[in-house]
Amino acid sequence: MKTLVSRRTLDARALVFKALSHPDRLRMVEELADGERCVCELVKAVESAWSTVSRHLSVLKEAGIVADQKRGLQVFYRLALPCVPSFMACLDAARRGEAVEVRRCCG
Amino acid sequence: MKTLVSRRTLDARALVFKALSHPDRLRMVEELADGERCVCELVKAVESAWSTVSRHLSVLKEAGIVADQKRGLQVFYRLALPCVPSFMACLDAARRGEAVEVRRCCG
DNA sequence: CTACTATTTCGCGGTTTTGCGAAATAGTCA
DNA sequence: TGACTATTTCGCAAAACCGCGAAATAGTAG
Repeated sequence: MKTLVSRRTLDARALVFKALSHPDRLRMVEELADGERCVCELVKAVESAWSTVSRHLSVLKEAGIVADQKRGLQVFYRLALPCVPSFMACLDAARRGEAVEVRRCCG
Repeated sequence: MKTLVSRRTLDARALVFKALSHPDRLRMVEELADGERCVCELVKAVESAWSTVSRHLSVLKEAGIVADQKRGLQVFYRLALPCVPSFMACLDAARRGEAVEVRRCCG
């Protein structure tokens, strides 16, 4: 007998996926996968207005994908969910038609 | 020197995440993780109108997350992207505060 | 062909994102 | 304190998404 996951859990998962469902936010995540970045660097990376980038970051933070830390005048963001980049590697592999069927993720 | 991923790749990834960003679609994915289902069974699972469920399924299919096969009168859907359930296990673990930092996903 | 079943497509209001500039906030430095 | 920098919040208009019922499509059985 299998037990279904709660509605609350589904909502929590959906929040993460929604946060990742924007190309510019994914670009930021890619940057952060390489290490900590201040907002100014992310603005350069996505070539969008400060207010827009800041909003994107708040969405990612709300979902628990990134965490921030203020140091001096700047705010630094870092990735808080390390399985995200490896999942994207799975997606890319699938898109390239690789045999993802036999591949295992998240041990 | 690190190379950035193309805009096309980001868009493709975002499409997958967007498809997964709805609780009812996640419920369907959960059902399908247990095995093939016809649309009628998924309608029961999410308790929504046929047209709504059908639309959800087309979104998932468009993103490459599920595949469909018609047999007789019914259409059967199955999961086409097996790393999805294991990624969600990672998300749940992170939400429960487990030490996801040290955990490896997608080898 | 007709009746029936399973599913998809269409079109419509209502809600939610998005991107931006303007204004607000906070930290630093003189 | 006042000037300056980095970042967030606010309010708006455009776009995208959501759920539904009605209509369309396809397959089956008689």
